[in-house]
Amino acid sequence: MPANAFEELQWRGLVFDCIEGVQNLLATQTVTVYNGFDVTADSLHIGHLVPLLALARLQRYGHHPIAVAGGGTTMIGDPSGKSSERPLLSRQQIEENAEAIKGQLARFLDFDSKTNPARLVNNADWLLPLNLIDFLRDIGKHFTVNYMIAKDSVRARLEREEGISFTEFSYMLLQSYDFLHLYRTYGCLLQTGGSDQWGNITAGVELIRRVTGGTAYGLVYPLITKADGSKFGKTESGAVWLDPRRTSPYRFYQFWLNTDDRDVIHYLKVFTFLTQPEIEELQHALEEKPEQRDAQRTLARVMTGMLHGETALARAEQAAQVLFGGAVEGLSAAEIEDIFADVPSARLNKDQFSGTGLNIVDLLVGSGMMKSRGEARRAIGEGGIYLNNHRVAESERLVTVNDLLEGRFLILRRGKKTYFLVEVVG
RNA sequence: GGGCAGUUACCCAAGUGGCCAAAGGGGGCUGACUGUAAAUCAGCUGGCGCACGCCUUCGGAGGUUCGAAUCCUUCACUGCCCA
Repeated sequence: MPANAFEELQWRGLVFDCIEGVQNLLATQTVTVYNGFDVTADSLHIGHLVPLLALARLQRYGHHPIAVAGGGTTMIGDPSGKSSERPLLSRQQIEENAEAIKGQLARFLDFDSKTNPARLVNNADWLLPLNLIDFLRDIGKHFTVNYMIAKDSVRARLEREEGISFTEFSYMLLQSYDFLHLYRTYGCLLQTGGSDQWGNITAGVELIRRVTGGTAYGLVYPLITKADGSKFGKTESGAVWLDPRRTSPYRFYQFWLNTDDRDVIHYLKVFTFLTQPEIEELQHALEEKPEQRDAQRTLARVMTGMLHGETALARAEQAAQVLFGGAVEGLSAAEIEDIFADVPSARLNKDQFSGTGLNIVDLLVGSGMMKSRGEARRAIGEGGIYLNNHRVAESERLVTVNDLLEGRFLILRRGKKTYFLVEVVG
């Protein structure tokens, strides 16, 4: 184990940039550190795991973490990293999101520690009561517009057609105020965040210096990249969420399992608590026998277990084994239900399959797996549709009761990986 | 308040009266190869019947015309300049 938190973050490739003195700070004293999380949705996604897990890492080295749910700042909207203005969320929506996200944040931090328990706060508590005139006098006066428009997040938007609203322009003042508030209330000395937060963090450091004369620090994590240049954390069906209702444990497991060879070691460092020797071993395995995908398998296993628990992990692994082993036909009804618990599904009435049966195209559309008949027909033409793991050759294929597995299931598949279960009832 | 420019499919972006369901690029999907990888190659990418057909779409509404994404009016929004 590295000697201190800074070294820990460093070997994991998590230090993108930091303010002079952070290394010494983390090595020589225990500090209170905070990281803010937007509450623009009712769940965090895997991108948020980088700063969240880093907070947990810092806690393991004795530092005091504060996770801040941005119930106040999300009312305004952070322009950082955004190329266009965001619509405002309703107050009620934000409150609901904040509650949901607080629950997720809490799962990764230790609140029972005797020495350095984590704290979880919502910046709505101190931002909402602010009075405009006081704020402009007490906080606004410390910033020049010149300083503010020099920030990347603002400048990028000034150069664009759409521009930036005064609302979002003001955002950095609020986040700066957060830092000042936490500095005063908890003696918080360090703010962390993604690299796009650098401007907001340094603004806070600046505010603390001007208002209190004190020194605060910032550290930012790199943006997680993918070797093929596409955006990390996205799949066909959108972001990979922590909430199992949005991203099932099965999909979550599959997401990590599908990691590119070139990225997997990096992800093990960033997203898991595996030690340096453990990761090095996996790196050797990757070089020797890439087709075994030990590194990917470990990553998927550790991540799914950490987030969704052992039971969900076991189920995801079993499902993967069966679905990609191809042995669908010998399964019992109970096994099918279990394996497909996380896979999208639909129920259809049995009548439709009696007699000559139901056309495959109607089945694909009727079940909700495909949006339109044209799309379904096209997919079949491309050879991309499978019924019970057998490729469907022509779009006139009729599906009858004889096709039902265990008398009530149909397993549809699109391409190699996208499964859909139809349960026939009645 | 005035002037100018703009609003095209998931995104960017061509198209300035019929040959436009709409070029091109990106993204996405599928297939081949493979390791449920990468790279590469190929096909597909508005809806309905699928065959040459029909329907809906080019910011909203209305109009001109045999015929409009393309012209006119008006409204909305965005940007730039002026006040």
